[in-house]
Amino acid sequence: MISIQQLSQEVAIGTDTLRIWERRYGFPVPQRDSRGHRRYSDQQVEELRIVKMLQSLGYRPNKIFALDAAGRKTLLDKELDQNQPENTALLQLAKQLSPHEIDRDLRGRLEKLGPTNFVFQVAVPLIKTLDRGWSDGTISIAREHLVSDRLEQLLKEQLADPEPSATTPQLLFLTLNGEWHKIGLLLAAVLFRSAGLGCLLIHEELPLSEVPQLALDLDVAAVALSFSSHYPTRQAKKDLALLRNKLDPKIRLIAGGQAVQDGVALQNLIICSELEQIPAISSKLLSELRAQTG
Amino acid sequence: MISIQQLSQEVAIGTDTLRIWERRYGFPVPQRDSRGHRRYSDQQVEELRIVKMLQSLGYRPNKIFALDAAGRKTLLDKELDQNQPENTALLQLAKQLSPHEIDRDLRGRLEKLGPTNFVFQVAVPLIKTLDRGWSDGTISIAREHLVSDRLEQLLKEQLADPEPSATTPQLLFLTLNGEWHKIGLLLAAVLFRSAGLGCLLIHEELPLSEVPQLALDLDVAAVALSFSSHYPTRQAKKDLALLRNKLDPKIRLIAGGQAVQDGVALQNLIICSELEQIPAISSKLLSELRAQTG
DNA sequence: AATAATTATTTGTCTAGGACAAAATAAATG
DNA sequence: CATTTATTTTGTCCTAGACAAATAATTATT
Repeated sequence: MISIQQLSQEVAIGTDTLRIWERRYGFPVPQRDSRGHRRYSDQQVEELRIVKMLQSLGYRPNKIFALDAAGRKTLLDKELDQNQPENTALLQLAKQLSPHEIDRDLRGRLEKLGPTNFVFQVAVPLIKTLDRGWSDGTISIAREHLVSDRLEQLLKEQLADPEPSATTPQLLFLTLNGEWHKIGLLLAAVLFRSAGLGCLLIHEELPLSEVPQLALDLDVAAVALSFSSHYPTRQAKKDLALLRNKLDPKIRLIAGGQAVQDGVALQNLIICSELEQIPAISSKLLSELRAQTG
Repeated sequence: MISIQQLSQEVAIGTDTLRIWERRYGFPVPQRDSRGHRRYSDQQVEELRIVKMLQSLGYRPNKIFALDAAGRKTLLDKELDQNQPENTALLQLAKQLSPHEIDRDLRGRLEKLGPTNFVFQVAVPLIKTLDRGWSDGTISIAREHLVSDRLEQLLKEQLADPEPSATTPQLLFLTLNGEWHKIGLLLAAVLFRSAGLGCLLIHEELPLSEVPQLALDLDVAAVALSFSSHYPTRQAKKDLALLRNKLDPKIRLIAGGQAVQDGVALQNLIICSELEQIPAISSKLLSELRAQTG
């Protein structure tokens, strides 16, 4: 039995939102403690996780809450299962291997495939496998975090790696204030890195106002930002316009994530709504930058 | 000009708390937009950061808000400056070096000093330097994140490193739900690691209820948790008692952080309120475990 | 005088129900 | 069929009050 705030942190839904859902849709209706404070059960946590995933798949609350718990579960299973061909080796990795074995396995695959193929053929499917496994109850949260932590660590090492060469153009990857959209940005950085661009990733959030100065100090060729689906479109547009304005025109600006899928057109801005576009974008960018310098 | 929620995220103070501080202490009093919603200035963000640091130094709101902005600044400077002897090399690293240079410098020091000395002579002082530099305005937030990200990455690599040996006892380091107390736990893990214990760190938050099963699956010899100062003492006590109960008695339980400094005595629980205690604790633990197995 | 137990103050989190703009959908227009 | 305009949906913010947990201050006890 947990408080509304604990619940809010676990499922990443604001307390105001939780209360108004209860008022409007009748879910989740918690028990009350002696003071009249809300107390949520483990089961409600689980059901809310399903709601959250459906939401991130594009369903809106009125659709979601029109269904009952079983209906939501069914719908989510359907959504996750449609891209079926499950890689059994990855499934085993996700479910059973020990941390060291996971490390060894992933490193082996990375070496064999190279970073780009690793991202598309291992990292992305693995993340999907984890989601699916969590959804059908075959993978615990702890296990999911364990595996994704190993993956994250491995990918970060790829960025640090060698090549402090002075001639390679450097890109700066940032998480803006209010974002926690870590893994997508990391995958993007690895892809750019494997195209031959130097990538510097700052995972902790920082204020927009400091970005231009930082970009200048680090002498980077481009700044990349990722906006999650929760980021208000209007705000994303405003942020990007402001940043584009403050930033040296020679520094490219790259925006990714669901919040900028369309509409956000801006002079001198590279939009990148899908990971799949990155190989093309990065090679083009690299040749442009090379031409510029040389 | 930012909203109350954005402010809340930037300074890590809940919206409720911000509103009630305004009501009770008259700070921060924001401007209002056309709807009557609060809008905070950059300066207020900065002043709140100072408040937050004073709070984490043990000052309570009534003392803090009895002072004006200048008084708070003075007090904070005094607090941070009393441990004076500033390492100029570290200061330069924090302020000026490029990411690659930081990496090289830190790696060099790590190699020379070994992990334990590195933690006490480099990592801890560096973190203090960053705090101080931020406080007196000579280090930007961006710079602080940049440097601490490099440090974090380097330390994490130390944990992964070699030795998947079957005979080494493994410890599991966890962040509980509602915690984001990353760096302290990481430093602790590195210290245990350098004593010869295998350390597995899961940075993402996970529910308490899943810990026992995870510990069993991974076959670890101990579980280590860190509670930040914000964690309610009562809750920490409850959590620890519950976990101790559910956990196999043979698995040790280690608790650290400001929230468990005293009082939280429990059978079969190792309390560790200061990093300095870890070398002693870890070597004792290791010999116990070796005796047990061998 | 030092320690333990009480009482008072401080502090953060919670409650309720109302309001409203931004986003998404439906409807109406060219 | 593409745009514009109305309508619904949705999340965030508002006020003001309540109360327990944590801390400080006071009193009682050894």
